[in-house]
Parts: sequence; structure tokens; C-alpha cells
Amino acid sequence: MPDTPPAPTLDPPGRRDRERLARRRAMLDAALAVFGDKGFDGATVDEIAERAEFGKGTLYNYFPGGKDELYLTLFEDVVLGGLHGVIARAFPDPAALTTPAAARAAFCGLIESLLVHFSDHRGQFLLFMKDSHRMQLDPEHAAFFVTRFDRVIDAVAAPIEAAMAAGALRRLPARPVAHLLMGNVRGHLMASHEAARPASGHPAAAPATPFQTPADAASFITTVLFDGLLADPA
Amino acid sequence: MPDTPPAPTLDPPGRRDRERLARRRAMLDAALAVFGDKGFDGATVDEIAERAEFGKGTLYNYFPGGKDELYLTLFEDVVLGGLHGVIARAFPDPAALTTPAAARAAFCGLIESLLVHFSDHRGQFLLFMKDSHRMQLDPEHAAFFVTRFDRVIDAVAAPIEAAMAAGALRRLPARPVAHLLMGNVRGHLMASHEAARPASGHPAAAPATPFQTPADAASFITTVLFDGLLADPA
DNA sequence: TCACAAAATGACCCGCCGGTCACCTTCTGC
DNA sequence: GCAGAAGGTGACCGGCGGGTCATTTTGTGA
Repeated sequence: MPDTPPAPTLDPPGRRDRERLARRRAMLDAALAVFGDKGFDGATVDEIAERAEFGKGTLYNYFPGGKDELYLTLFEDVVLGGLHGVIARAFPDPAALTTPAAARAAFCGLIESLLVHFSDHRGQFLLFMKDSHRMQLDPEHAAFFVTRFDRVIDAVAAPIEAAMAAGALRRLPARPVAHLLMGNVRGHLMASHEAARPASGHPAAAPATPFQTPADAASFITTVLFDGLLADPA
Repeated sequence: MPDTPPAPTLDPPGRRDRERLARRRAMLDAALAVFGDKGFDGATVDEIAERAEFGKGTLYNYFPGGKDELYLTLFEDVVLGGLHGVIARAFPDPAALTTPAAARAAFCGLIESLLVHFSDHRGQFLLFMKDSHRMQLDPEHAAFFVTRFDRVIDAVAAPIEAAMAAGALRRLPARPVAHLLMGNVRGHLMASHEAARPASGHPAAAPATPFQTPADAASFITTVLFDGLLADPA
């Protein structure tokens, strides 16, 4: 073997590249934890570097844009990527939403998946919640965040529109409906997070959320959104 | 008149006190504008003082707690005070929510009032939106914000519970329903704020919200929440 | 008009943090 | 082994901003 390229150990991607990627990933993991804990302004680059067990300078080798680049990378690749994955998985076949019952079940599944996803990835949830509204309202960052958010809304609005076209759902503007659905998930996560905190004074005084599982919570949200609050005219 | 107390000009509250109150109010107005514009971390005490046309030292005479005291005072007295006022005014007689139609109309009124209130008080809206979620999730401030938020939820949950007891609404846990209702208002305000920004590239490309008036928007939210998304079984 | 108190002021202090760079370690090819 | 490159490192820099306080200004009573 006269001239194997620089691959003495194994695998085509190259050991160097793999190590580089692994370091990059470790830095992002640390950044996610710190941003989630302290929020964007409260987080310090020193703490992220320390948590990742690298020198601050090394971190700037991997992310020349510094704090901003870390945050935006996490938001776009990790948080939005995960979100789009959950949404796509919830609608394997949008053309199947032809009956009210099928639509109801599919969206209930989406809601439950979202709740599970964010409770499995607490760091993503916190990073998402703590600063996204402020960034979205800040003229300097609004363009970035609004376009990314629009894509999420589009992804949810598409199956809604399909279900409306098929006569499964009441005809309403689809994007506002998608906003409502996502807002309800967001609101419920906020309320249940509060409940998850290790109660200080009264351990079991007044449970903030009466739902034990994500499935219960998703069922509740679905009932309100799809069946409505009005008493059945039974 | 041998010994009128120190009231040479007029009015019992005392001129000094009135002036002091007016200054305090001017400082709070300036702080509201700056916090709304830049968010809590982005705002600087210097800018607040300059906007209020006072020296920074003077501001510390009125608010010894500095930045934190300004923010918390605004949040509690102005924002939450306004919110509770709107909610109370929407339910002059909670005992009247005895039929589905009456309940639907009353809550639609609440939603419209909330939308109008926050579009009339943009500064309060921005201050509320930009930092409240982060504060609520930050263990250091959570206690304060969670209790205040709980009171708002209670104020909305009470008439919901009354309507459920009267058979006007489907029986569901009232507080989670209140969370959903408030979350939907919040979500809609975020979406419509985006629409209100002076479009950069395409002026009228794709309107973010298809609603022209708060009444339209309230009607939409009410339809989803109360009548449900499912197609009428007509 | 003057002496004194109360209140306003902004120059200053100091800790903090994002970002840099000269130095050092490690790894590679010979 | 060794020379040189590639890459890691943390002490350091500059500014920024919350909070203070000696000084000045304003208001009050005699």
C-alpha cells in the first residue's frame, strides 16, 4: 500500500475531523447548558469554556463569532432542527387527514410529541423560552427570528390547511390556527415547568398542573382546541 | 390664620408631595420606555435617567433599589395592575355566565379588551413580553413572578369556574383553561406585533395576520377556543 | 438678606466580561 | 529524534455599566 492518504487508523472521514467535530459538539453542549441556565445575557463565555473543559481561546478557534455564533447555531441547528423533526414525524402522510377524527388524533399526537420532546430536552426548552421572545421583538434580531419562526408555523399550517381542504376541520385562516396551537404548547410547558420545580415551602399544597403524563396534557389541549369549551348541547 | 400647616399655596396633599409623586411618575414612564425598548439587561440606568431628564443620583434617591426596583415596580404596579383592571372590568357579574352564549360573549369581550389594552399600551406589552418568561424560569426570581402570575390566572379561572358550575362550559380543570386562554392572547399579540413592524423589503407581500381589528382577532380566538376546530357535523 | 436643610447632580469607582494574542504544547513528516 | 506546523491556552485589554458621594443647587424660615 504505497500511498494511502492520511488515514493510518481507520474510517474515511479522518480521525482529525472526527475529533474536531466531537470538540465542537462538546462546546455546543456546554453552551446549551449555560444558555439554558442563565439566559443569553447572563451566560458568560468563560463559563461555557470552563464547562466544556477548553480554554476560552480554543472556543474562539471553533466559533470565531463568539457568543452570538454559539447562540444562533444552537437555536437554528439544535432547537429548530429538533422542532422540525418532531413536526415532520407527526405527519407522515398529510393526505390522510380526511376525517375529523383522523385530524384530531394526528394533532393530538403532535402535541404530545412536542411535550415529550421538550421535557426530554430541558436545555433546549429553556434556551428557547428564555430569550426567543425578546430576540423576536428586538429590531436588531427580529429578521432572523421571525423568518425561522415563520418556517415552523408553515410546517404546522400545512397539515392544518390540508385537513381544512379535506373538510375535516372548520375553515379558518391556517397560520393563525398554527400560531394558537404552538402557543398553547408553549404555555402549557411554562405552566408545567413551574410545577416541576422542587417545591420550597409546601410540598404538595396546590399542584400547578393536574396532569400526570404528557398524554393527559395533550388530551386536554386537544379537547379545548378541537372540541371547544362550550358545553355539549346534549 | 395663625398656624396653617405648611400649605401656603393650596390642596391638602401638599405641593411638595405632589411634585415628588410627579417626578417619581416621570422616572417610571422613562423606565417603562427604556425597558420596553431594550429589555431588562439591555437597558441602562443612565439612559433611563437621561430620558427622564434627571441626574442618575436623583433617580437613586427615589428608587434606592436601583434598576431592579424600577423594573419590579413597573411590572407589579403598572403591568399587572392594568391586567387585573381589564380582567375585573370584563366580568362585572360573574354570576351571569349561566348560558353557553353568555359565557362565550363575556370571554370574547375579555379577549378583545386584552388585545386593545396592550395595543394601547405598547410599552407595557413589550416590557411584559421581553423578560417575564426568563424571569419566571430563573430560580432567583421565580418565586416573585410565579405568585403574581398565579393571581392573574386565578382572576381568569374564577369566572371560568363559575361558568362551568352553571353548566355553560364543558367541565375541565379551570386553571389550565385560563392558562390556555391567556397564552392564546399572548401568542396572538406576538404574531400581530410582527405584522405591525414597518415592512423592510416587501411592503404587502404576505400579511402575517389576516385580522384588521382587535374585534376580528378576538372573534377568531373565541371561535377556536369555544367552538373548537372540528368541522361542524352539519 | 442670610443661614441652614433638603435635594439634585454627574464625575468617579470598581468589578465584570467579550474578545485578542503571544506563548506553549502536541502532533506530523522525515 | 528533530524541525516545523497546527492548534490549545489563559493572562491581558478595553469598555461598559451599576452604584456612590462630595459638591452644587434649590428651597425654607427668620
